[in-house]
Amino acid sequence: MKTLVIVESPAKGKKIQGYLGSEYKVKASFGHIRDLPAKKEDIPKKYQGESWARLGIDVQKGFEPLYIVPAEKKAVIAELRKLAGEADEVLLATDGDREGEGIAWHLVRALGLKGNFKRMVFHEITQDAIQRAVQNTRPLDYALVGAQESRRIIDRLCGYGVSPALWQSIGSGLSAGRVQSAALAALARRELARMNHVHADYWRVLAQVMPEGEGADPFTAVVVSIKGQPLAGPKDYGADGQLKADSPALAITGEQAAQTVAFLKAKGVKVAKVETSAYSTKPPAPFTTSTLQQAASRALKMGAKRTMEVAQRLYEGGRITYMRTDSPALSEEATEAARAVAVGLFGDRCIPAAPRTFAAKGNAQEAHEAIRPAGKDFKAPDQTGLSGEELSLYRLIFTRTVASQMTDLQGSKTTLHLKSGGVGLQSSGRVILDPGFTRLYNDETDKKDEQQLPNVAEGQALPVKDARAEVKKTPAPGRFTEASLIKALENAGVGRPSTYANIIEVLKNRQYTALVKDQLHVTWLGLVVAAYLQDQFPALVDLAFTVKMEKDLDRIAVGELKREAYLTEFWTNGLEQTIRAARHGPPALALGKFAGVVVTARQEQIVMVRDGKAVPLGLALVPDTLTPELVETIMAGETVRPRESRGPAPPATGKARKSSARRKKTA
DNA sequence: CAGTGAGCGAGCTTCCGCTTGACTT
Repeated sequence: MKTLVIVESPAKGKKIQGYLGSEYKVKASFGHIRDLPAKKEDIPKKYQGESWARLGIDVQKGFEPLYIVPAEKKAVIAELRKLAGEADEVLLATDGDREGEGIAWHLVRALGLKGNFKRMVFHEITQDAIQRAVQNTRPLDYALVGAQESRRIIDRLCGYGVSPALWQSIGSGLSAGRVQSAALAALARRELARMNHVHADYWRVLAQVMPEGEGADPFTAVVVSIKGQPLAGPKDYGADGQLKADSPALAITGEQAAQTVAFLKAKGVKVAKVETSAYSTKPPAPFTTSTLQQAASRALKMGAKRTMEVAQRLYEGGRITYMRTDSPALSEEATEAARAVAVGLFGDRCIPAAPRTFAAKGNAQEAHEAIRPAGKDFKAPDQTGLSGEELSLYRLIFTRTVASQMTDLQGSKTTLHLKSGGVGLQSSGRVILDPGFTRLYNDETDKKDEQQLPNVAEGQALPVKDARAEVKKTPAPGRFTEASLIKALENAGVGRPSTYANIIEVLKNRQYTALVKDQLHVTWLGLVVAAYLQDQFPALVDLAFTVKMEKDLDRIAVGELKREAYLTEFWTNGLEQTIRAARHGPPALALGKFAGVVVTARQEQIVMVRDGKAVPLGLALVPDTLTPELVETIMAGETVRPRESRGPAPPATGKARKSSARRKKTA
């Protein structure tokens, strides 16, 4: 054997081995192979006495990290070290992104490589691309490694720096971090907005208008204005249930609505204007991890974690490309394959003359291509022999990929403007002229209110067959689902494809959030933790924190910013001071709608307090379902036991969490 | 005198990101 090639994933390695032949030995590192020690028992004896040992970073000495090989990686390192010793050269073919560069450097150190190594990078796995990558190796990029280390150090300092403040203030075993705390804060803001939302009633008036001609069907028009003033809808009301001060809209009473109904029935309507415009809709881009999780959630009702498990099996079975990616780009061969499948299904005219290309968003690292069927001939779903969830997910990926190369949907949108005295009405409808890609893949973006409108002429008078008024309530902002939270995090640049599903698992394991039907709600514990962090560490819960970090890491990666200077500014002159100055003690969360009631933590429990009486809150009670009656029931409960009292100690939230976390770990 | 249990104090918890199996429940 001459050359050892090290990749991150064994499935990838197997494939590349086939392209490279027996002159090369391809092996996997199984991701990162060294890390900061997580627990005290992982810290080597000689460092255990050091003041910085708990952090695993000697902040006084240029933020030097203490790296260890985790127990489960010892065997991998031993084997790689042996093979590296037998090889003339080692090609570090880890992913072409910041983390991949970091892994490559850790391999150099852990395997004790001495100059006989090069960096090999590729973005798609084809014979050509692999051959090219082998010919075009480059040296290790130490500045990029520095950016990766800085990222790791920042996350450790945030997580292990701030979590103890939560133990002292709210309960033991709690956690904070750059990613999870930003996600928790987003969930908490939404839950609080729902709790504080005041519904407003508004009226809608609808008319069934009869076009001319025999056998014609009535169509629905909605009243949009009275005497030139627009009618108030949900957008015109604030969260306090009041009409917004700057809103020009008219809020009508039930009486006025009834009068309008009677008026329309008696007078009929006149066609004031007919507007028709063509529109087209592009197919959505091929899947990234985030969009796959969103689509699987909508179409298949699969959670993020489950989606990734099934996708992993498809990947290992050679059915799809890599499932953790932030790039929607298709390789040339995949683009051709998708177009060929489309033509086979729907004929020559279902694809545009020029292939479509898709670019990643700004913050993407693009180490991989989009998630798509593997190979250069996509297997049709029913020819795969797959079944159950694997088949469903494969079909979703197959259709999305092929549809991405098909023609736009072409349609025509018509809006009828109707009048009846001072009352203005509107009716709109769409006609699909060419379904384009939607013949294969239909995103949920389709509108439900697609009525076929009749041909009418401007100035024409039409009778109103029926009219009715309905009262509606302005809706509170909707809860996040797993999918919509992932989308929000991705848009903010928080988290990575390999961690999206995990972020939600962490929030669930900490009992900061729970699923109710398909929606994520924040627990009382989550609200109290979020309130504390918002008070004491506002920078940590700001979605902009990661954006700033990424910019700084990019500067480190190109050598514009020194790692140590950046970390000194962040920690020594920043977060460390904030931690020192942080107030210890739980926040008192006032519940706007319930005067005199406060939620806070006492002796490791979340309690509701009124007039000095504190009662523990059950974890099952969803915060935004709290009612005045429920408050009374809770407050009639048993007071939280003072620490001095005899008798069995109340179950601590920390204990409960710990045991559930343990179970998780061993599972 | 031996065994039990209350009470006290010490020690631990925690991050993000990259990868799969080896474990239970």
